[in-house]
Amino acid sequence: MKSPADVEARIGDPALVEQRRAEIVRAAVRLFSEHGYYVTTIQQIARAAGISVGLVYQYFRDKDDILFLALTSVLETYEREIPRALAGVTHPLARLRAAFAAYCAVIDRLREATVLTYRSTKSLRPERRRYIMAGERRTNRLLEACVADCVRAGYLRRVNVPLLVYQYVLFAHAWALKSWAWRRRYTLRRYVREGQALLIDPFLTPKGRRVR
Amino acid sequence: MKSPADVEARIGDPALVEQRRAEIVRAAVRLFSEHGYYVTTIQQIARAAGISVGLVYQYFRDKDDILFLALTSVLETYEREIPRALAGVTHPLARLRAAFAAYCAVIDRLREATVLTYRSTKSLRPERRRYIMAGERRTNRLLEACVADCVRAGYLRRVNVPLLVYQYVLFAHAWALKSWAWRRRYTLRRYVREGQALLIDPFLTPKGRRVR
Amino acid sequence: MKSPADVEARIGDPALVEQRRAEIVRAAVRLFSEHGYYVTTIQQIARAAGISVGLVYQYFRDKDDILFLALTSVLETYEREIPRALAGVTHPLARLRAAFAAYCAVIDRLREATVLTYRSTKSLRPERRRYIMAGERRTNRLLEACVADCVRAGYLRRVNVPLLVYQYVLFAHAWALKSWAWRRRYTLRRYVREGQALLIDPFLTPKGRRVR
Amino acid sequence: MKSPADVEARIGDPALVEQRRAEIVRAAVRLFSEHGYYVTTIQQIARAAGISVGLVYQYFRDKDDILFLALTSVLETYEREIPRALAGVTHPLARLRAAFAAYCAVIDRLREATVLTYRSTKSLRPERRRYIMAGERRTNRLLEACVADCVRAGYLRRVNVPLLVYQYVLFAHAWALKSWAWRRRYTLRRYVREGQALLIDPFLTPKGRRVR
DNA sequence: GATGAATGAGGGTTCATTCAT
DNA sequence: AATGAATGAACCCTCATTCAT
Repeated sequence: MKSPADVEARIGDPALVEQRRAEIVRAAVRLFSEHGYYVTTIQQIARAAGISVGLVYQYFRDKDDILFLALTSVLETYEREIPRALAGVTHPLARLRAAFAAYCAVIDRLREATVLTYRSTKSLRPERRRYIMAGERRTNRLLEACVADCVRAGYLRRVNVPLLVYQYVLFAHAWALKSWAWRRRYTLRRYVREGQALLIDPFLTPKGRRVR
Repeated sequence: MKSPADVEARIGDPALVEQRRAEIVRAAVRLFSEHGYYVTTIQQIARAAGISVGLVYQYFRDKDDILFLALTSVLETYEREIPRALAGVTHPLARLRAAFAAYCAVIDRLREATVLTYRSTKSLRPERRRYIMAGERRTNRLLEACVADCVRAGYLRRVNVPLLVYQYVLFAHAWALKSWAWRRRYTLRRYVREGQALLIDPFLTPKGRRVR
Repeated sequence: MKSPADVEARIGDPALVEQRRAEIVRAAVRLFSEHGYYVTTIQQIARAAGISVGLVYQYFRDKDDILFLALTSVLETYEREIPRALAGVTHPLARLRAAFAAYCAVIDRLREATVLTYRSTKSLRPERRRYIMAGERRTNRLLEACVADCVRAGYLRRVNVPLLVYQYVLFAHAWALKSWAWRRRYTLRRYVREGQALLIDPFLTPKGRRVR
Repeated sequence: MKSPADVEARIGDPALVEQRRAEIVRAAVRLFSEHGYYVTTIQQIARAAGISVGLVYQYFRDKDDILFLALTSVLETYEREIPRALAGVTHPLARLRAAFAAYCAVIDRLREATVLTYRSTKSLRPERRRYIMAGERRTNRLLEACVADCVRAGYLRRVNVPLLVYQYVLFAHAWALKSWAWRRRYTLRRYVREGQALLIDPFLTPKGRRVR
């Protein structure tokens, strides 16, 4: 599972590399999200991470590398958290609702980073941009599988699965993109429930409606 | 209908200002959308517009001004086109469908500029960012009115209007954001129809379903 | 009496040239004095003179030309006013006092332009700078002649004439350079009297002291 | 003794800051004096100081900062050297002569920088200009104290102290402003003596004349 | 004679990246 | 491993000057 454009470090100790990179990326995500990729300087990142400029370049080849790892780490969180939310849940409809809620919850936790995804993916060099986009598609497929299972089991009407799932994704992202608007009106919990009322419930079959 | 932070020109003739600005903004939108705001240089914009760097600064105070006018012009197109699509249409449901389609159509025409909106609104200074966001809300309200009318007339079930409308907006935007994905599978026409099937039809009342 | 670096115009009518140039120089002196030569733009000068940029270039070859004529006009005023103040005055000591007072009076009238002389003479190209400096020396010689006459006639002790006269010049210039300081304490009239008390009276011979 | 608008550096080591700044200011004073503030480029300053453009900006926020420090350093030299020249001298008249000579000597050493003061103080932003002007007044007061002491002790006649002292200042400055003229005729030593003959000796009381 | 839109070289400034310590 | 001073290419912007009308 190697990235097509791997980030190289000049440091030997892998544990240290892991730790330092995480610190730098954490600082970078915050700054990139707040001010944007181009406006943020390496100096600022270094200061925010509590290290020197030079040291940043021991762990990343260039600024692009930092952005790439930042975006990658977001995707990985998506791909890690959603399956975890589904673990042990067996009923297709329950799985769909859990996945929907889990996705919203991850976005809520990574609100800043999600905005960053929208603003800055294009700042990556093409090859890496494609890698990021492929990751998004993998996440989408996790959701698509849930929807497809529900349809197959007769809980959901036949629908345009990719399009509907993409609406799920957009609904979740909107929580981050317009957080200033929604967060005044809804808790995350209610936001999720309203979303399911709009994007899941209307497509339930009579059989599906009998569940719960 | 005056912007809180108006863009001033050093040129007298208003017709010339209008024309030159349109040329510059057209070039800028293309370049900003393709490469991003910060990566695009004034040199590139000037060259693309077929004029000199200096002249750009006769029509815009600074680079921020160009971005602002670019984003503003997008908003104005939204606010102009949607009412036009509704002109002469009286049936509430027909109006809703027309507005939905019109919004998608504008986005289709301004695909690049729409992407720009997502990437670069944050690059504006706060006051102007707020102005742009207020413009977005105005557009949303156009759609919200259509939905509310349908509900009031008994064609649509009671729904969370702002949330549903925001899904309309996202659906339209997605046509621009993921155009590389959807345009291989759908024509705009079919995309709109699929969208209505997902985001309007499921909420029709029996009375609404009898229409058409 | 031709300047070694004459300012050429593209316009035929000499009367018009004279008038327009005077207008432009007047505007330029004010702006140069207030903001400095380099900070002042041709645009500003044109606007202040109530004409277009292009027209400035019909009467001056370049910006340096304007500065040159501005400084020249100051010198010419010196050289015109001092002899005029001496006209009809015959007693050597009276002539010296009149010249001293006249010089201060011109400086008072051309306060801004005098400051300009200090700041901007060096901005001229060398040849013209020399021309300006030669003009200053001519003015000084007017004063030196007055002092020398007084010495010759036994009203003043033998003194280092050029050095003393240069103090006269500096005393007058100081009225412009530090006008903010002196003008709060003295009227021009008293300033002149105090200056004479410091720079003329102490050098009077007994014969000189008997005068008046 | 802190400047109201302090110059900040991005470099930590204070010794290095001190040294580099001195190098840069030295180069800047020479270039500013020779060609003027606006004509001199940061490139030229950097090259003359033997460093890169970027480094200049590690030690100065902008070009204005360099000018400010240059002018400040001149003032500080005045305020340092004059008291030093008076150290150990007790007789009021001797102190006055020493101060007069010391001021001329400092001006001689900082000839270029003094000219810069005349040309470029106005290029500073107002707040800093005032600071510089306040420094000049402090220097003047050093001289005024010497004159006042002589008057009080009966060595000098009652005179307009501020005006006379300002003539001292101008006399010293003239050595820098017209150095091309005076230096051909006088050594500094003789220039000082001639100055004292014009601006001190005539005001001596009989008691004062008996000294030396 | 007069206008003012148009040009483009050049300056101040920033910041990713390097390298001596 | 770590520091942070040093570099210099590149960008935004200004403004003297020109030229079509």
